Amino acid sequence: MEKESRKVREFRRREQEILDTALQLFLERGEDSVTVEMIADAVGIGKGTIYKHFKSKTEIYLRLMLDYERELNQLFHSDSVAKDKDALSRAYFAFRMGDPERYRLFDRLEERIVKGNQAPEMVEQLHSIRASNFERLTRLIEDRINEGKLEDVPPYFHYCAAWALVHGAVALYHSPFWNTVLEDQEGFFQFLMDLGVRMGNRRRREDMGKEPLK
Amino acid sequence: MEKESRKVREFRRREQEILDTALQLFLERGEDSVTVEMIADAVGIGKGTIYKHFKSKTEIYLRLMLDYERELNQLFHSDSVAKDKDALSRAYFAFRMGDPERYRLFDRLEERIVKGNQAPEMVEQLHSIRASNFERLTRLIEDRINEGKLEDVPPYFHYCAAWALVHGAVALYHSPFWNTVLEDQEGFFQFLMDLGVRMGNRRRREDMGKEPLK
Amino acid sequence: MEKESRKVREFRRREQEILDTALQLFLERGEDSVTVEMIADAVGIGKGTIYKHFKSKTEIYLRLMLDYERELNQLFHSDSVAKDKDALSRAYFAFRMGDPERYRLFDRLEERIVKGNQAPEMVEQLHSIRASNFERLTRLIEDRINEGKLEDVPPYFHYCAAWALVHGAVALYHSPFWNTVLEDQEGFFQFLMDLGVRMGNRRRREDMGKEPLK
Amino acid sequence: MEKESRKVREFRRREQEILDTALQLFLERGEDSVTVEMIADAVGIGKGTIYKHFKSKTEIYLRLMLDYERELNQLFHSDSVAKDKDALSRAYFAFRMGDPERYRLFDRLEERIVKGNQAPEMVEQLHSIRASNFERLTRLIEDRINEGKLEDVPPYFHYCAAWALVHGAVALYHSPFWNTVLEDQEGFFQFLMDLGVRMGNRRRREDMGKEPLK
DNA sequence: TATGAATGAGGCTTCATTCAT
DNA sequence: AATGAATGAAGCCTCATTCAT
Repeated sequence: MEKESRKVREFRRREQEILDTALQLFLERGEDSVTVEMIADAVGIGKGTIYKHFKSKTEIYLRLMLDYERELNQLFHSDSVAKDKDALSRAYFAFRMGDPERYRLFDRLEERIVKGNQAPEMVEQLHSIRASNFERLTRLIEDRINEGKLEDVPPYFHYCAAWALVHGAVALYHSPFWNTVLEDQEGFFQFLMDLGVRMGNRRRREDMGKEPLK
Repeated sequence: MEKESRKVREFRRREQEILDTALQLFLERGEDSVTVEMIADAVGIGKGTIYKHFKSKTEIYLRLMLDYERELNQLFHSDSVAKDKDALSRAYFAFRMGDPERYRLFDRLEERIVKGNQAPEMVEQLHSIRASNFERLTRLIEDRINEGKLEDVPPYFHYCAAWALVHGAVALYHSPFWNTVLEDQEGFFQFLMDLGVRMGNRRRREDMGKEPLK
Repeated sequence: MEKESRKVREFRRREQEILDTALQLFLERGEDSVTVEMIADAVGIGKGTIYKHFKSKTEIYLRLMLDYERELNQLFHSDSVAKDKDALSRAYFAFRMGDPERYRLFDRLEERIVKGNQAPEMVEQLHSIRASNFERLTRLIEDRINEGKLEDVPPYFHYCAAWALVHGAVALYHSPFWNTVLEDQEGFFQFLMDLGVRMGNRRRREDMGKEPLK
Repeated sequence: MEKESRKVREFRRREQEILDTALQLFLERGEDSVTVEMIADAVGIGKGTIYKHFKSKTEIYLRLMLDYERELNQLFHSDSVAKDKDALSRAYFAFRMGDPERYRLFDRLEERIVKGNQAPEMVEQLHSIRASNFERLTRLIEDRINEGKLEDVPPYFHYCAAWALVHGAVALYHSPFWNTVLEDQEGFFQFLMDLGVRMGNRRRREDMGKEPLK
């Protein structure tokens, strides 16, 4: 029984190794030019072994995406950010900017997988984690709204706006083209993060209605 | 000569037809599941004919991307928006949101093409058009800064921030997941556009320094 | 009628131009990577025009081969070499060595065309010219044998041996590998030509039988 | 370990089977009309399997060529011929004439591959084996020259001349056209081999200078 | 007569997945 | 459980040839 559990532990470790290696390769060379064989070689195992862990290449994709979403989940549920919307904004921004290409990859993959209607159960699982994340966020934001700290719009307005800005920032950061434009990168991203943090704060009374939408 | 030009016109029309059909298919089914043969069939021509117009599938991609960039170019150089930064912001936002999936497609393609170092001359051409677009923008924004209407940061801070927000909005809009979250889409995108238009306006004196970056 | 013949002359000239250009391209880039379109472009005419002159690409090949064989024909029937076997040998050697790659090309093509059983009538025509050439040779050589100048073996032993040696020389000359070996090219080919010229001369009585074949 | 080596042996055997089958097909139908699929079908395996053994069709070509060159290598280094230039000449002649079409094929392929600059590393390998073969030959011939048995010209004069004659003989043998001319084939090739064996033997003093080159 | 757009069969190659050992 | 040889569907692209103008 001891042996058995050691075996299981070993199996899990290998699975993680496959995932880590795959992610690295996907990021480095683009997911389309990474073959299952390349992953196996990089890990130092046989191609068939990969299929003992994952039913398909798509399942590898989805496992990576699920792990990412779960990391976010932990972020949102950690005590340190739970009580402070600004801190959460910053933490979220930092998390996503911490590995911009990674998010881009998952974003790309999700589109393809959803469009192709592959592994629908796992996709559903992914979406359910994400939904839980945003339920949590909704509650946090509602609290802040009730405290009068955030503008009183549907809570998802707030986090969707934040998401949009961060998503754009990530894209900007990673783009080879934009990198030629952004001379003062650090300054710019500070500018952006500041913008994101303030975004949606309750507007002072005297500003209200000054700039009608359209 | 008349005849010749009719032939040429016919040829051009067919080329456009190929591009239009290809774009539609790419958007509908994802670029990877669209084969050259499918495009040919949809247009009602032979596979080989496609290759009279484009050297490779990648060249089709790039032609679509270049056309998009040129449309933007016209937008930026049109009189109606030339004198008004807000109008330009709105027009840009509207243009990008007008066909969100299209932009996403090109974004995805650009990453792949650049990573694979395919058709580097065309990529360069693409980037050069884009650079010209942003040269134009830079001048417009500099004018507004000198007029005291925009915050005095490097001009690219302004348009990069706008780009980022719009990029995020596009992603949001298109995402199957987010669509389940965004109940009041229209309201939200108004909220976002408003945000984008105001973004970077010169802050009132009493706000300055109130929220130090970090 | 005058006009007609001018037209015809023009047509012929163009045909020759096509042949010349095609040959040059075949030699430069290898026949397989030369497309009919490339030939047309190089001549400055349309692709379709080529097919007004030749029924197929193979027909171009064969026309070139026939022309080559006819040139040889003229060589063999010219007065200057008719009476002198050594002179003929030299002339033949010189002709073949004059453009070694050309012969190699035709040799290659002949094998392929015969194997594919393409354009059998033209192949037959080619072979009939060649046969006529060797009939002529046979007669010349028979005369020399009767004069006691050449060894009394079937005449084709003589010219086949000569052909073989020259063919080898041509291959040697053209080969990228052998060129690295043959430092003193000129010296070597003199050595070889000398050998070819003497080859088959009647052996002196005292040598006869000295080196039995096997 | 036993099992492993059986698997490996099996793999090798299949590789050889592919090579043998491919060679046979190339010779029978011409390399251009033999598709990879035909080879696979003839061996009784899937198309993809071929690509587990060879990276490309060109690599199949080159493997065949390398094997041929290695066979020659063994010939040149075998004891039986090492001490006798005549025996070596005969053995070489016999080897090349033993399968004339094969050599022709490789000759043709080499030209094409070198011109197309394909798989340059393998080409280099081929040339290096060949160079080693001729280093060996050079040494053998130098010995014979020192013994006064061969004419004192650069050693490569001897083997290049032999190569040329044999090459021509091979071409002659294989040619559909020449076969109609060569009635007494056996007699002729004996004549030619005799010629080749004697070729380059030291000329008797009284013959020297009698027939000046040119 | 000259043209060149259109064709489509067919080639080479890739790679996710299976399965016997 | 681990392996990796085998598979074959499917994709991209080429190019000789045709034919309407």
